[in-house]
Amino acid sequence: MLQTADKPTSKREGLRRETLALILATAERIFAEHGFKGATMQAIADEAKLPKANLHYYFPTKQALYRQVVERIFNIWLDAAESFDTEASPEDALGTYIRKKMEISRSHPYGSKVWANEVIHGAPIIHDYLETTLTEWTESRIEVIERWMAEGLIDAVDPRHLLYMIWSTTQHYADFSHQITTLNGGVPFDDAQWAQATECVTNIILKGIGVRRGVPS
Amino acid sequence: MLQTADKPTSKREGLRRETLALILATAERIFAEHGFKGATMQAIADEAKLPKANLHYYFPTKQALYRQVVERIFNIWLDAAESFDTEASPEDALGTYIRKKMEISRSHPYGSKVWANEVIHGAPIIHDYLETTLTEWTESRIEVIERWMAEGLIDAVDPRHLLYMIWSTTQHYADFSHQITTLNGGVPFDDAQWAQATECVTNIILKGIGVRRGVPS
DNA sequence: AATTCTTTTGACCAACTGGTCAGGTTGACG
DNA sequence: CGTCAACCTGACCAGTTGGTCAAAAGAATT
Repeated sequence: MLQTADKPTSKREGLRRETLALILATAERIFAEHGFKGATMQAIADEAKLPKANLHYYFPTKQALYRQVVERIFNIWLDAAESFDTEASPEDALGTYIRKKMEISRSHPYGSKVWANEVIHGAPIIHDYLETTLTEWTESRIEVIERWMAEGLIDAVDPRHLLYMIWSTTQHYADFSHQITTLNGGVPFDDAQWAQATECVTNIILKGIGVRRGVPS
Repeated sequence: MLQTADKPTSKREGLRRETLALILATAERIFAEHGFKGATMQAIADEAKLPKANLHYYFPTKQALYRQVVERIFNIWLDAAESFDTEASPEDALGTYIRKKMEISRSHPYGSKVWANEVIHGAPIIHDYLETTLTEWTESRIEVIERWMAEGLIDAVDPRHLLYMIWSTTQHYADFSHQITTLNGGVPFDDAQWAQATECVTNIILKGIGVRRGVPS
């Protein structure tokens, strides 16, 4: 583990990092559970076992805290987006991407919910991301998908709708987890169920767009 | 149009009905745009051009108003659920159901958003619906889908995941309309785009589960 | 040990919001 | 026309909440 030589992580800096992480993680959960307006600084402070004034020391306003939470989530989304390999075969590129998104739904359910909330309410905070990064990424992948279509590797489908289907289906398992748990007898998915869900979603989508599968490279 | 004979809709009754409808429609929009906590009675009153106290005359509390909004939405959902004909072929039953759900996403975007919001936040109000009506309906349709599988009309897939996919994909067009509009150049879908989206979603899902299509009955 | 900078915290405040209420208005009905 | 019940509404109130602040506590540096 290298460390920037002139910054040997003082006790202060370490604590600061820890506190920041604690606040952000707690805020993410509370925002996910109650929405932006429904979440109170007091509730976040209580859950993090910090005095409310301490939160305002690190984040001047509720909006600033919220914004950081959303930015963290966007980076996770970007990470998954990277796994959509434009060089790979449709099966590999889409399969990997879908699996990655399912993993995120499992590992970051709160983040996903915050993101969903934000978009449902008209994306007042993240509108710029949608117009810049998301639009660019989407267009680059549309090109790839259209190339696959031209090469006869998949059926002719509107790439946008394919992407929407992947987004909605995978995120559904995080955003609507309460509904899914209820229909699962009140018990959250276990490992096997997550694996099965991932496989099932991947299979239906890939088959649905006529991907030739299992073709050795 | 028949009318209950002994109730010739007095001026008062008519106005009452109109006011109730106005409040509910306005509330649905405001709740969709700001969430339960973010929506204020004052905002709903202003949008409906009524004094706030008048809202409280018709609905004693904010919760009561919200509950009615959610119940209305649930009835629309039930209406679509009915269109899942257990007697029809997989292609007809699922195709009709998907199309109906897409229509609802277009005609009731606010309702869909309120519902999504509610489920994301743990369904504090509608939990009973999920456990009773939704569970029963889901199980009845799972049986039908399993019958189709046994008869070789569709591939072997977990019926639950198929239903989740239909729900998430169709509702995505309502709940995430802001994202979709942004990726559509800032312009909402027109008639042709809605038709194309519906066709595309239907095709991918039906093909994805190996439905034999266009088979004459 | 003294000094300086960062961090922590309880007490406080102004703005907002759900809900109330008393009094006024309007339609129904004899 | 008079009476009554349903309906409407401005003014008000109590509880909540985001944010402030001054003072205390703690770390870093000399």
